[in-house]
Amino acid sequence: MDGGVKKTGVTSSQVAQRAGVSQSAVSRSFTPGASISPETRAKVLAAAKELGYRPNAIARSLITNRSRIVAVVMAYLDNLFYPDVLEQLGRLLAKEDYRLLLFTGLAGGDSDPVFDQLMQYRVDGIVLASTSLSSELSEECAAAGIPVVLFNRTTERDAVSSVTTHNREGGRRVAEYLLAGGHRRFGYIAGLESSSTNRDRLAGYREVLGEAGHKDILVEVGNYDRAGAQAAARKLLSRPDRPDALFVANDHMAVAVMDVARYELGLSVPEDISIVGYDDVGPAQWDAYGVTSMSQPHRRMVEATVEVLMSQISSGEIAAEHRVFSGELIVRTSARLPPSGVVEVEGRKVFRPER
Amino acid sequence: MDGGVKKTGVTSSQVAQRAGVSQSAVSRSFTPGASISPETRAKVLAAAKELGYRPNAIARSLITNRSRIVAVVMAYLDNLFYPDVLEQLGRLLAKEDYRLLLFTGLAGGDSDPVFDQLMQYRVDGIVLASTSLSSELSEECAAAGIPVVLFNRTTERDAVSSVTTHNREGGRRVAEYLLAGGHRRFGYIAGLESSSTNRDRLAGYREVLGEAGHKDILVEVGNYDRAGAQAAARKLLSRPDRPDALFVANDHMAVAVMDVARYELGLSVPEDISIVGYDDVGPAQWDAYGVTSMSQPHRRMVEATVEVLMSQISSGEIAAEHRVFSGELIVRTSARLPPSGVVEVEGRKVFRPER
DNA sequence: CAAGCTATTGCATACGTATGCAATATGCAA
DNA sequence: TTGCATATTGCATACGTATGCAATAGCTTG
Repeated sequence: MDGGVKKTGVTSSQVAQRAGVSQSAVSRSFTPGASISPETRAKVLAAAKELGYRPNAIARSLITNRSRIVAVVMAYLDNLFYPDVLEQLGRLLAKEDYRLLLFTGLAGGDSDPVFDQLMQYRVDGIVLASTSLSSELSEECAAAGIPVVLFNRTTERDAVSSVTTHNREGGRRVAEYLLAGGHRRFGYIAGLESSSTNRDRLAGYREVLGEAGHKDILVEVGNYDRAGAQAAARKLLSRPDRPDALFVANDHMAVAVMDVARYELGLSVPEDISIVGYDDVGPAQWDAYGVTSMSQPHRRMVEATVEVLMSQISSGEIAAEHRVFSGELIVRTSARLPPSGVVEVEGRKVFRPER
Repeated sequence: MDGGVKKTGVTSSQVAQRAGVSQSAVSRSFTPGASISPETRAKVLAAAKELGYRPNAIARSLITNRSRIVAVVMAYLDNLFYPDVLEQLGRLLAKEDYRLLLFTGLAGGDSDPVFDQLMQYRVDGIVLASTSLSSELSEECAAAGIPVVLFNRTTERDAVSSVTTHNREGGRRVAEYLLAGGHRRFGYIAGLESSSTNRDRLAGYREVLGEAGHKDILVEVGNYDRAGAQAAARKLLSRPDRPDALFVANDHMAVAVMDVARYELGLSVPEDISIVGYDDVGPAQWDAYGVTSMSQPHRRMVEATVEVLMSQISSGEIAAEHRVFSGELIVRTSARLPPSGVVEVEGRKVFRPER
């Protein structure tokens, strides 16, 4: 056992003694903007360095009533969209000097234990990017006076802040694209039926198709899950009246669907069937898939999330704020090209129909 | 600065008053195994429920000197292997009643700020699954008396606990497979050259190939990064003496390499070139890629990680412990099949050469 | 030179909980 | 009945920090 420092944390009082000042002086030396002379501060910092002192954030939280911790609830991470979001959340929160307490891999539906944790650790804010338990949890937290931001989803009553994209518009755009491509039979593979995101995308899709006289859309549910999406795809694509245009509620499912179409059913994409996804996330961009997809500007969405959170934390106001972004329909190879409307913007092909 | 609204914050004293008991009694009611009569406890719990009381974990940490928080450092999440690990870590830690403080998306190389955070929050344990800053960080933490587990990597001196697989063995197995498949020219796309994982895999690969008389292996560095891997692949695969067998240090890079081979260079896999990856992670298993890959049993690796951590936390002993697991070479379609040695185990084809 | 002001410092206390210790209540045996 | 062991309970304090308040030092202004 060489001189390894034991679990005995160095305290501000020890530093104070060493530096020949009061504990208050030590505290003030580590508090930006506090009243402390440069000389005293220098003495304190020197002593602190010698002893390896770091302020105890736990004790600090107790007195300031601020933990500088933001909780992020993200039920599953197998859709790369979420790890992407998580990584940038970590980056931006760190920049604001906040820590990220992650709740993931939780047993479905059971929101109470999570809520307990959040309350017990007195987190300063919460990002809910998970799916099922959002509505219950968000109401509880908002009621407890903790700022909450729903990421990529909303609740019925707009009582809780949210950051989303125009999902209904997105659904409409996809329909327009597929119509322009001359497709005839339309299908949809849903995410979680209960999720706002899914409902809005489908609603927009239905609207435009309905206006064009296509009322009978084949719908199967994939639950935002790879296996679920594949099961849905098998059902939908083995029908005699198989659709020639398929909108899949997100890219994570879209690539799964493409695998089924190509390798299980021997279909060609997009010759036999056009597939459009949502999110414009990692694998969708890979050459093996090349998914035509509605993008969600997740960088800006995360920025907005942190902005809203920080503003609510510092103001104490938790009036609900809703930030809604717009995406683009990124054109790749998984769906037949329409004769017009595809333009090149910043090196990417996007669909912008002339009205 | 911030005229914030005070949070509710029900305290144990308030509950005590309501229940007509002392604060101590409240505390004991929430401490398993404490000395408290069933009647008193019932009264307390009733009062607590009425007031919506939850013990303040911050205050509790201050006195118990245990935060029940484990820090996880994971620099990047775009390789799905890590989100998978993260999700299960979250699950298992929750089961042990620990919280997960995530450090991700950090600016490269700069380990000091992270270390500061860890110390300030008095985390009870640390999982380092990140890459570059592991060695420096781990030494510092171990020196500070905090249990550390390196996940999927080790350091030079074995002073810090680790959970890994037999990477050298894995590299050997890959070489055996490719040799058995009758390949002639061998290449390797490296991860981070400094990482132990990468070095060991390459070493094993080299050993076996060397024994078979193949000394000149073409190596390019991909840095565990998609873009890097693709650049490396372009270099390696446009050479006139292009290899017909390529070992890529992980699946995340392997699928990127396959995209380059197929869609940029027009090569057929495995007819023109065989590709073998490592990890057996998500996309590698998808039909569009079907990567033949050395698996890492990440479920069991995460279990072991949590076990080691819990044991070190509860015992106070931080003697380094090294858990090493074995994987299988999962046979799919990205590499030519050898005439023998491929057997079916639990529904999966694996390579087990007869010796 | 005096008076007044500002900058700096230390003292004392508070944050919400856990826990050693002493005090009390309860139960049992004699 | 008494005495003793045990189960509960409350009191007081400690954890490590931040901060209002009063005291002091240093400086400016007249």
